[in-house]
Amino acid sequence: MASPTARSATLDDVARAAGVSRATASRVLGGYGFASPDARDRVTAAAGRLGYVPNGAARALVRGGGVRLVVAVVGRDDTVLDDPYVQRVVGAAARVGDPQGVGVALQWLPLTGPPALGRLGDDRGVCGVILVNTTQPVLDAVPARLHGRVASIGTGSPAVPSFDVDNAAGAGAVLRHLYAGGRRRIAMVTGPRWLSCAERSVSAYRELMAAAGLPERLVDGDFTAERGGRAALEVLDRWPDTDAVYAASDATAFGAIAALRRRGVEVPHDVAVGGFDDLPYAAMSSPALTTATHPVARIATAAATAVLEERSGPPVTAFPSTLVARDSA
Amino acid sequence: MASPTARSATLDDVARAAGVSRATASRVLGGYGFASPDARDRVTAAAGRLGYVPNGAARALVRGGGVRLVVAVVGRDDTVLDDPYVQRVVGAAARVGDPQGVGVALQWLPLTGPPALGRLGDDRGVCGVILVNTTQPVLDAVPARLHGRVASIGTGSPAVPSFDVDNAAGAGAVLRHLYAGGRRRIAMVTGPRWLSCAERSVSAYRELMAAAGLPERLVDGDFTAERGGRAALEVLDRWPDTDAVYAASDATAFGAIAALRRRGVEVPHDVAVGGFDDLPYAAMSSPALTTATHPVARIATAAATAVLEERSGPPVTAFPSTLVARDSA
DNA sequence: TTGAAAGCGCTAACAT
DNA sequence: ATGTTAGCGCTTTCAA
Repeated sequence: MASPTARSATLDDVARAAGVSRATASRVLGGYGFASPDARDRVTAAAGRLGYVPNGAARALVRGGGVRLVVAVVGRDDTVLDDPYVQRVVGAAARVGDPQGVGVALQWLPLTGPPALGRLGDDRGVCGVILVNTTQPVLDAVPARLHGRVASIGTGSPAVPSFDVDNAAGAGAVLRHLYAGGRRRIAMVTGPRWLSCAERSVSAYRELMAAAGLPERLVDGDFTAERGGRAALEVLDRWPDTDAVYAASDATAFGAIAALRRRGVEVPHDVAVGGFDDLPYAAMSSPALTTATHPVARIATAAATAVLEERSGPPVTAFPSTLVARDSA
Repeated sequence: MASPTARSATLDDVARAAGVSRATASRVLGGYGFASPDARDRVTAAAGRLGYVPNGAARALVRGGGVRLVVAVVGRDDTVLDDPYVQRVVGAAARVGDPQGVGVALQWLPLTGPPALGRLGDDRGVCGVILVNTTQPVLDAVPARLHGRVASIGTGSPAVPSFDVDNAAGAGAVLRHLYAGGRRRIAMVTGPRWLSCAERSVSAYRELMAAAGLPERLVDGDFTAERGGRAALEVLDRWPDTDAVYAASDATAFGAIAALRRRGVEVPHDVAVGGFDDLPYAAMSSPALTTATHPVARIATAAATAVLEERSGPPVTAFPSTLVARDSA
């Protein structure tokens, strides 16, 4: 008793309804090869009438394509997956994949790489991989099978194209803004030291301080607000006359601002604070955070698109990072 | 010239290497039916040696399963997809799906539902749907084919199980906290009025005000910070003696706080501000935001799990919302 | 306990 | 321009 809606329409159903062969229907619907206008019309009509939607799994199976895009986030443990930054990447990728019937999976990758990365290469369901916060060991462990359908948001390698923001320029812009505002005793709270793309802003800081003849005041952070708060306090303890803090991430900056204010230090009056990322909250916070953009959605969209299209683009696609001057500095 | 790594291992390869039939290998690897300990060992060993990963597409094809979980967000336009809240849902779902080889897609659904929802039902690649911010028209338009593999984060219907936070209790807790702090002229900035689950906190507000013999001071918001700022100013203009603002979302609260401070109003001294959501940034902001929890990750995880397991659970799974008292109220 | 065989829905030669 | 045919990798009766 198969009612018309008992199961969804297949290509066979469409072909039969249109009075053509499956191959013809496939050509019309897939947009390949030739078909007479007449056949084209009948197939299109039948497909519409039946509510036909191609089965992605079947298509992937025969074409060897894969049906999901994996966002693999490198980090010490799987809490990195809770990072709003990562979720922005996943959201953007999920949007790109949707029209093509590609879903996104989210996975943690240990700092050293291999075991899980290997599985990814062996898994035919995986049509591509986007690496986030990757390290050199991970980059080196990318299996050859993944070549051409893997991209990195952050540093890349000869085999892994990089989609990255110009950290140094962004950091430089914030730092120069601090300097232009008269700040001369500028401390920096860094990102995780193992993350090479985070080191670039540290270099920028060092170079600018050196060029200005200013001393370095570096404290390690890890991109979290919590650590940012503790680091700000450490800065104050070690160098009480500090008049500006450059934080390697907005979250770090938020933590620093909160800790500073609890200590009775006024931001930006006593100490100016600059961040990096331009999180959605940066504009809403009080004081609104001065920071540099990190166009995550654009970067992730570009990376996802490149991976899905399997076109081999340039080894590095750099996204500009520019100053967003608000109230905290 | 097929080197061993030219293509990834299939079940056939494993079976051959283990000296058994494909069927036996399938049983062992899938954990079904019977297999001798001997065969079991050989198959497992071969699979490990060859780095075998089952092809999800093929499996989905034969079992009619589907390979992706769609997060469908209802809203006026597709900018709702940029919402950090939505991205938290996607992130959580992507994490749940990954071990099962299920990817997540993200899609916007217009307020009125039908066209896109129908496609979702007809698409055999879709193994389940999670509705976000849904409306009654959308709920009514859920195709029968989706029954049993659809869930709503927000309001539900007889056919769509709901995974939702107890908005009223959360709102009540924040409101009572405001009252306990001595505030008597409490205004509320609402969420979008078309969103039924957002209306519940409005009801809670009304009831509490009525019970306390306090007048209502309602201004419409839309969950955004921008609108929250304008709404706070409107509150001040209409009722200058307002001493507390209850915002229907944290973003709204952030906007309100910023606008208030720009107006020279001190938070919480002059006006206390309470939110709802407990966004990651709520704890980092200054002043730290007093709000009620909205355990998005837990809710999304539960919804995704229910959809993937296709087990028919209770029609409503309520998550408690509790007060998180910080500094803004 | 195991194997043989029949597809799941689709695409892509190849033949017509 | 269209139809025939042979799989893609897997699960699952059905026999043995």
